Amino acid sequence: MRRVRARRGEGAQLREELLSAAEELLAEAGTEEALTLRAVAARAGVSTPAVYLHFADKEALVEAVCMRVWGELGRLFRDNLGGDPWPAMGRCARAYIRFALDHPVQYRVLMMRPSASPGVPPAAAEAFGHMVDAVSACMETGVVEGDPAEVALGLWSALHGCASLMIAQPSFPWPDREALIDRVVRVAGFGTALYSRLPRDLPPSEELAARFDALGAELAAGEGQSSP
Amino acid sequence: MRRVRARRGEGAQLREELLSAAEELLAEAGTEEALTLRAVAARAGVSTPAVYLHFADKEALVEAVCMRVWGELGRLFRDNLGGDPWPAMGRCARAYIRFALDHPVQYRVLMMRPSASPGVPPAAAEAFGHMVDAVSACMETGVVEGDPAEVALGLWSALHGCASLMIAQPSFPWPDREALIDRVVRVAGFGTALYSRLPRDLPPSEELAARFDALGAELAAGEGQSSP
DNA sequence: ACCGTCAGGTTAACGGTGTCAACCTGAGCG
DNA sequence: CGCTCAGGTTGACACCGTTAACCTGACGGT
Repeated sequence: MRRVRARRGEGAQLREELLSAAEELLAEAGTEEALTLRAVAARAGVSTPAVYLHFADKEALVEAVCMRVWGELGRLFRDNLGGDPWPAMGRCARAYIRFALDHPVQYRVLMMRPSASPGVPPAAAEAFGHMVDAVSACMETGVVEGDPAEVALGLWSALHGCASLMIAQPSFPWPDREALIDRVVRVAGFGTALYSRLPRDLPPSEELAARFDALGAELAAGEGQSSP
Repeated sequence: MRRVRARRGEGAQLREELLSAAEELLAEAGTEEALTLRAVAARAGVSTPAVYLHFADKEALVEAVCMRVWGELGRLFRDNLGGDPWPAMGRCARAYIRFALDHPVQYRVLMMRPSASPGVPPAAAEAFGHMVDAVSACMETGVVEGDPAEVALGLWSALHGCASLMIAQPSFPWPDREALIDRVVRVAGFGTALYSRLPRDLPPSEELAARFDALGAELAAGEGQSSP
């Protein structure tokens, strides 16, 4: 059980082992309460205070775990970019929600924890940058307008809302998971596309409904394969 | 400091005092870590294990606090219902986000905590029911279609995503708060209105952009006062 | 070949937490 | 008056994050 002491100059390798141990604990226990300094150290085969050789406190360890998760999310986005922009954004969005639902504990500590250190961490900025890229690409085709960062934040909000609500309140009357993902992605996309085009003061409800009906009917006439 | 012992048959009044103490602690400290059984008991002028006379464990106390918050949210919805449905839904949505941002700690323990007990708590169901009502009213005017509960869940997801992201990740490049609220509410509304009207397979991006442009131009011609 | 240094840990302890078993106490009844 | 039992209190336990003090053995210098 006891880990063999690292050789000189290789002390930093314990840091990685601690992080891996922490991720394993999270994944296995399914609760962040299982993420104890004592448990992490024990799993790494090391005494508890040894954690403090590489992390200032527990918060620093958790934040390091979060950076790893941000890295995974960023990689996920990068792999889904490319090709026709509108479907690419759809793929990114779907991948995001699926990641969140497949790794609920990691996602929870990532997003639902009061960020102690101020400023956007680099790994998070990179992941967010990829999402901004996806949105920017959509703008070049003309289907979405506005400030890319702002639109990306709005889309992120929608995705995060769906994912985190499903994770935190599983007992709500959720519809089928894939259907909901589909719905959220399309609602966010359509809404964003329309937002910048509509005037600030809208016509009364009946008028509005009629216009939406007209657009729907018109679009139903032509068919294609671009499905965000 | 010491609370006078309750008279016979009025032991339940300590329960309310404990809940109030817990809410005060949460609001004053601004961190859920301040919600300690010892601190709650001390503020209520009572010894720590006295909490166990009314709550099975700490989790039960926290859940009871959540029920109070759900109640406030439900009341907020109820007060904003009525009148023209589309603007009413907008008011509800704005009130929701403002409540979340004005009570970040309470909102965090409400929504970002793994719900221990299974099933939807009654207070939550009531609050959600009000939102379903708002959506249903919008459907009767014809501006939104689909299953009311499902649409309400989608709207809730959007609101929650915006609120919780702003709370949990304040260091992101957020735009002006009111502008963002406005954006999210309208995006969710427009997106939902369009979702059920558009075919599953969409035309290519340029075609899509042209149609959206046309709708925007057409709506810009008429002006009204209905602004969700 | 020896030795001192210091990176890479360990042991022991402290204060704070949730929780439980055991004990107390005094208001209200007969 | 005396009994009872609702409404608490005391004391203790295991576990948590965190710190100070100590150990140890691989390496560079001689």
